[in-house]
Formats: sequence, structure tokens, C-alpha cells
Amino acid sequence: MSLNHDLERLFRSAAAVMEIKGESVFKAIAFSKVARLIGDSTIDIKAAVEDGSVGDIEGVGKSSRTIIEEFVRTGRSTDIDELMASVPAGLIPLLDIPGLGPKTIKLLWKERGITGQGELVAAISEGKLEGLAGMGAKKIQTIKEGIDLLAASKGRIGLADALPIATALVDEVRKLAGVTHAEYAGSLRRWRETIGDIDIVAALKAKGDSAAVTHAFVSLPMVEKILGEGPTKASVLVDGGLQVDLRIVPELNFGAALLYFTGSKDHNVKIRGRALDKGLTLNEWGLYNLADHEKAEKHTGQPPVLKPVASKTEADVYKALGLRFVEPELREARGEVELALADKLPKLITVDDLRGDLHTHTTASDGEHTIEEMAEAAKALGFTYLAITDHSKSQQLANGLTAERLLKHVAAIRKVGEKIKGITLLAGCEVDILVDGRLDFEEAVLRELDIVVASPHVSLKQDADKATDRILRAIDTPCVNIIGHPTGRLINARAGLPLEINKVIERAAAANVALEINSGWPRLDLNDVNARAALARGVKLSINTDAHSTMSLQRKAALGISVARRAGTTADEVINTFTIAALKKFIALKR
DNA sequence: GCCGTTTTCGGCCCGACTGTTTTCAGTCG
Repeated sequence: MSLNHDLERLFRSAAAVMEIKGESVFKAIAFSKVARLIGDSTIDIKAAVEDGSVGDIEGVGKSSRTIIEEFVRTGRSTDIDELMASVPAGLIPLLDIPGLGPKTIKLLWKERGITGQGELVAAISEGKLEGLAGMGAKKIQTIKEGIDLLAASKGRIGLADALPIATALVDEVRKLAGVTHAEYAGSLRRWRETIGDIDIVAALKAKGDSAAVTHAFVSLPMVEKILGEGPTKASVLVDGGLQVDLRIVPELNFGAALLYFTGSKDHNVKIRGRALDKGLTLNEWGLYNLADHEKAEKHTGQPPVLKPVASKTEADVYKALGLRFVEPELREARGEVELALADKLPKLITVDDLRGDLHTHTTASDGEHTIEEMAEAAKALGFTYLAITDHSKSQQLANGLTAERLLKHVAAIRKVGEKIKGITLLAGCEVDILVDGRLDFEEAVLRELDIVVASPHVSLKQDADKATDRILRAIDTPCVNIIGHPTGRLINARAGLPLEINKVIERAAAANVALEINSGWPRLDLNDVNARAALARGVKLSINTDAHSTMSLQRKAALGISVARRAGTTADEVINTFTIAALKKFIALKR
């Protein structure tokens, strides 16, 4: 999979250079698109090159095909090397500075010989930017602040960290005078695993004072810096560098605005293309007749003076476009618009579809609560079964169980299971997958268990061949039902095993082993792209909390569900939505 | 650079805000 990531980086850098060179923006967009579709998929690029099908990928034309083929063969691309050599490499990172774009970077380079951030900082302090066309004192100050902002910014922050902040802010916005409703939009509403900023859309009642709302918003106590404030739009920083954008629209236009700001950009482009096909135009105000919209009176910050075809709710807009409603999690231009058109969108799984959790811990290893406490908590959630899966002996730091302790623990789980009515307890274990793919226990021990989760915890920096063989061997081991957090990655912290995921998926399909979506933050492992590939091959998923306390069990697997929804998962593809009888049948396939 | 059930050429989504400007370019989402 690292070939895909290498190609993604290659095309992304090439797109950045094109922007700075000032070539047609559409060229840069085309390369960005290739970068995204390769990085966002498990397409086997090597195989596609070998069988000549790489040019069949939508968005890959003649140039991209040549680049990919040469890169796969030789590990480099003469076309891209040439392109990269035409612009100093130090200019590319400057694109990350807020307020500084490709045009200005080119100007700085051509007119002042600036080729990197160090030179830029020096040029500013020496006053060398003065006198440049379009470069006034404020613009220079903006660039200076942008550099500081980038240094202080949090980059992309985690979903789990952003959610409470966004929820609190939306609550505040809803309280402001004239606001009828507000929602967070953007990548957060699509439940991406990391987000760059928080977007909030608010609806204003008729005759409400929009400018007063933006002003009240930028005056909220949690706002640390105001980046911009207009009558309908404001941007601020909160929580030590997290950007929040607020957009205010009339109630009638709320749906169109929410759709627009939820994105993704690529999804929006697709549905706008759909609008144009139908003689309509779609913008953040609504869906309008194209010809009428061109003639209509328009004022900045206000909807065009024209009756929209649809605008009040997202559902209205999709319907008017002849599309089924697309859930936010699917709006990534990964084929959902085509499915919406053909009425073939999957009915996405929800948290309420889960009948149990198959990966939890107790005080027997490193959990905080006893078997009874976990079982009661699960029962209170309405679960009909719960698997207790404490760590195996290799996990010494986590107080992993020896075979002897495990067998006693199994007896204790069965005893509690008999005592507590209304929930079935499964006596299991999260067994370590050792470096070479052997498990921490012999088959005879595994046979004593009701369910086996096998997970990698150590040696997560193996090369792709070793790592893949390791997981394949675990999949083939008798009694193994679920591979827990298959890559071992931690978002923003650890890459995890560089698995050849397609091989893992093929083997899991053949062996009736489920792959886990571990719902614990920051794991979310498998990720959406890998889960999607697994479903395409008929592999079942298991979405678990990996709870180490009753509290983490109570959150259910909400984040894991969001990953599954982004992958297009339906309830019947997840084994812990099964009835206990169906689940036991699935488990028995491996015995 | 990519694409085509009106196209192999001519388009490619659209609007708000800022700053530097007297009507627009750059940036952002």
C-alpha cells in the first residue's frame, strides 16, 4: 500500500508546483484528483500497470498513466522530476501558510528571489517586500501572522478531540438572538478521522440581524483570535489554534448552505455538474434555474432575488436533482453520486443496529471493571450479548493472562453468565499475534474459548512482506474469529503495519474471519478505505469498543460506526449486529 | 490534464472577504 501513498505524494507535489508556476489551475486540479483517488483506495496499482488497466481508472489520462507506469517500473518519473526541478523545493511548504497562495509565492520568488520560509522571514524583517505590486503593509502583516499561525496551529486534529469543541460551540450559536438552528458541517459532519477546521452553519429568522450574530460569535469567551468578521461570515481561532468558521444564512436557504459547507468539495463538484445537466445551478443559497439565475439580481451576502427550485433542506435539494439523499459520511466522491442516481445507495448501519460488543476487557487484565460490572453495563445498553476478551500473556504490561489464569477466567465468565439473565456472555480472549504470526496460545487453549480475537500489539514496524505473512498466518489459525485492530495504527501517532491489505482481505474472505473496526480513539482500525475494500470482497466486519471500562462501553462504538458508515457498511455486513444464534454459527465456521 | 448519450475542442463550481485598489486580484472553503 505504500506504493499508493508514494504515488499520492508524487502527484500532490506535482500539483503544488503547477500552482506556483501559474499553469492552468485545471492541470493542478487534475493531478490532485489523481493523487486523491490513488491515496484513497486500495487499487492494486502494480497489478493495474502490469495488465495495462491503469489508464481505465477515471481521472487517469495519458500523462498520468505515463508517470504511474514509469514510477512503478523504476521508482521515479522523469516528467515529474523535470517539473519539480523547475521550482525551488522550498516554495512548496509555503502553500501551507494561511493567507499566502500560489500567485504571491511566485511573485516573491520571481521578484525577490525568495526560495523558502527562512528567506521569506528574513525578507519581511528587512523590509524587502515593500514596493512589490499589490503588496501593502497589511498584506505583509498578514503573511507574517500567517507564518506564526502555521507554527502555532494544530494541523489536523482528531475527530474525538474536535467533536466536543464543535458541539459546545454549536450550542452557543443556537443561543444567539435570531438564530433558529445551527449545525456543524464540513469534514466533522462527514466524520473524517481528522479535521482541519470546524465549520458551523446557522439559520437566521426573517428580519434577524445577521451582523449582530457574527459579532456575538466572535465575542464568545472561548474565542482566542478573530481572523475575519463580516456581516454573514466570521472566522476565529479557539483552543490554542483550531480554526472555526461560521456562516449565517436565512432559514429558507439553510439546507443548501449546510449541503454546501458539509462538502466534500469533490462531492459538491459532482452534484453541481448534475445540476448543470438539468439546466439548474447549485450554490450555497440554493438550487436555481440556470437561465433565470443568470438574469437575477444579486447582492453580496444575500440570496439571489429569485425563487429557488429547492433550498430549505438538504433532502429537498437532492430530490430536485433526481438523487436519493446521500448521508454525510458518504459524500467523498467515491461513487456515491452515481449510486444515488441509480437508487442503489446502501442503507448505512447505525449504532442501534449493534446487538453486542465482541472486544472488551476487565480487571482480569488491564480493564477497570469486573465481569459483572461490564455485563450489567452492556445489559443496560440493551445489548443481548457481550464477549469478554482480556489480554494474553505476552502483554505483560497489560497484565496479560497465562493459559492457566485464562482458563480460570473463562470459568468465572461462565459463572457470571449463568447468574445474570437477559444477556449472553461469551468467554473469549484478545490473543496476541506474535512477530511471526503464531498466536500467544496453543490451539488446545483456544478451543476452550467461545470466541477468539487475535490482534497485533508489538513489532509494528515490520516490512510489508513480513507483516502481511504475520496476519495471514493468524487468519489461518483454527478458532480465530476476528482480527482485532489489524494494522495497529494510531492516528497522528503511529503508522502501524504496512499490510498488503488486499491479500489480508482475500484470506479473511476465504477463512470466514471477520476484520475489526476498532472504535477506540485513536485507533479506528481498520480505516474507512480498508473497510470498504473488505466489504467489496464479502468480508464481514466486527465493530467493537475495545472497552477497558463501563464508560467506554457506554459510548458504544459510535466512532467505529462512523468509520463503517464512511465505508458504506450495511448492518448485515457486521457480525455483532447478528442474533446470538447467527453469531454462534459464524464462530462455528472456524472450528 | 482530463473528458465526451448535444463535445476530440472548449470547457472545467461558485461566492465571501480582504487588501489594494478606483474595478479587481488573491485566497479560501
